[in-house]
Amino acid sequence: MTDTPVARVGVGRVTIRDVARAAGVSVATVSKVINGRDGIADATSARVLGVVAELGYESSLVATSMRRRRTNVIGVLVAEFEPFALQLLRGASSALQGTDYDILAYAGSVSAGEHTGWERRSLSRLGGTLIDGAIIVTPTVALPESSVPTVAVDPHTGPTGPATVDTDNLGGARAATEHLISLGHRRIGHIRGRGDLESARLREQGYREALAAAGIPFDPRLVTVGAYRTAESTPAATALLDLAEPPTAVFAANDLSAIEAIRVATARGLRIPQDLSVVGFDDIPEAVASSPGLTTIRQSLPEMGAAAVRLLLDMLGGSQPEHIRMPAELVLRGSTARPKE
Amino acid sequence: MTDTPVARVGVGRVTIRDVARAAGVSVATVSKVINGRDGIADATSARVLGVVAELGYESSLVATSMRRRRTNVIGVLVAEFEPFALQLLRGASSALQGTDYDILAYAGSVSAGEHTGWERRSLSRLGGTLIDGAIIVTPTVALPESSVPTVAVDPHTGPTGPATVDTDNLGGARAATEHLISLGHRRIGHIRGRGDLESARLREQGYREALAAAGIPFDPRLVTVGAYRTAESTPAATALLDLAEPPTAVFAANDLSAIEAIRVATARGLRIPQDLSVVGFDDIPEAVASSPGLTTIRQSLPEMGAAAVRLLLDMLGGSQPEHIRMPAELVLRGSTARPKE
DNA sequence: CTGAAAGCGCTAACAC
DNA sequence: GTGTTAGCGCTTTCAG
Repeated sequence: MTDTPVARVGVGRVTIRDVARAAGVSVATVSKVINGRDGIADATSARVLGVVAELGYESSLVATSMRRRRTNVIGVLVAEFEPFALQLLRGASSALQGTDYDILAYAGSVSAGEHTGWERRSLSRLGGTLIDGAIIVTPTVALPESSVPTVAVDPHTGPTGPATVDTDNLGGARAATEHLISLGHRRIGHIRGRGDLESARLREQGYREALAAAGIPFDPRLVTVGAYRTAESTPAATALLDLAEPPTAVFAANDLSAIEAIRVATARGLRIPQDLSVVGFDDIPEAVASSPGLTTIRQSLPEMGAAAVRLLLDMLGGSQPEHIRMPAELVLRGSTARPKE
Repeated sequence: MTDTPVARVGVGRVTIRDVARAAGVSVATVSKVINGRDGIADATSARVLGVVAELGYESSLVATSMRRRRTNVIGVLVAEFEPFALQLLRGASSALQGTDYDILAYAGSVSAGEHTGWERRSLSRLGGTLIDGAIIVTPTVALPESSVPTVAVDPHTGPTGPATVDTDNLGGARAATEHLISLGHRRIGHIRGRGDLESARLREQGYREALAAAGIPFDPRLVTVGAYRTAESTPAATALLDLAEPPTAVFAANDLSAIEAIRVATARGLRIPQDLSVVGFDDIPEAVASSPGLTTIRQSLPEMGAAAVRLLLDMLGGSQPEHIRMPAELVLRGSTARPKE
């Protein structure tokens, strides 16, 4: 304290060695003080703490996690930060309040550009070191035997193997399609989700089942792929509307696709819902903001995120993996109506 | 390949040593192959790559970043994952598409519970090791001399020192209050933002200036603190409505507070906007979903996030820090009307 | 072309 | 009570 510290903040990080030097003790002693290990003289402890405060030292998460087993951070691994993942994140974050875990979210395929395999990559890169447990959002692949407890949200595999939280995709899709049918639509298009995802398969299956139950023949030309993303949904919606006999209603596999379909249709001069009815899936915040408001299938994303956190926390505490299925229900807003003719 | 690998996936991470052993080469060689360093025989390289694929090896982000200078990861540091931060994150994430950076978001005060100082803590814990640059959302404190380039969004300090992206808080708040005044309100409450934030101060100042310009005396009882959070806004709104002479309109410092004020008022049997007009600030997706839709001041959060990323990328490329100010504009929805009497 | 050795910042045994 | 040592997984000189 009287000794002017040699290393001042400014350039580079303040490391534990800077603290040790300034306090005139060994690195190990500083470590013990910081981590509250006992067997340190009060005077020493006070002095070290003083230097820590003065230098503004914080231990590096990276270095700490290399050495320790636990980091007390749980990771949410996503492909990119789109609304679906963000809502989940929100629920996960609030479920973690009051626990002693911090939360970190990692978007693994932003730079990679590739869609496939990011889950394994992210899990390998972060698991076992940076994070104590992981929540993976919409994995494409079966989860690898992972070094850390993992729960998958909306998984490819369906509820087998590792812990999962998913939605009643089949029932929701059926409800969406039945709603359209009950309005009187017979020519109903479907903008499919991402090819490799189980949820996309189930939502299409629900669509088909509802059609079949109503005695409406399935027409493959009425199904295009939006891959759950806005960019891919533009051509998907365009293709549907370009059909010689275009659909009077569209069930989109998620809200992002549905909102894009509305945009495309509106740009072509179609009125929603008079000329085209659109139903989405998810009920993201943007759904109610679209105009007209989007009729959709609600899955409570924050609740799913919170459920995933609770599951993970249990597993971290030694419990067995479980499977949780959340309900999906129709929310009526303004984007659906009876067909014109 | 003919040699049966000893260590199989399963338990623990696959490390570079497992790969080295299975491929019959040294750890150093594996590292070179993975990082594309030259001076490796094609045959060796191919063999190593084969083992890597077979074992599903990915280098640990943590270990790599300890040794290397760059990680190609940029960090978004937030207090918690609430809607404001999430929207920013969304913009940041999409602005990063196509670059070779990945993005990681860290919520630093989830476990800490403490509100203050998380920025410095997070920055110290991640900067210099895990991330190449940081975007900090709403810092309480002046940024420390940081080891990595940093841009602050909605900073305490206002546009001085480090790079910042902020909103025209003063102008927006004035516009919100003027709107209420132009409707005929004279008794206008304000739910203030978090005490230590510059944005909260500026929004209150805008409120006061608008009042003064209209010749309406400032009444301190009409200002309560919601701290930008739902939980704190409940008592703040309640206190306002409990006043002997309650306000006929409220300008809340952010949408979360405004929405909570609407909830509290509605629960008391007040009708919005007939009995109470409410204006928010931010225009988060939830604003349009509230009923009635929330009249608010829009700041485009995704655009701010994207601007922050561009700034940071420039700085990583050697540019000087800059200050960007985004516009804030009034969005009329259903939560405001003329006062009754 | 390949491997041995050092070291990033930190913690955990084990000495002193 | 405190310091020394080893080592987490990886990259990087520098020898061979």
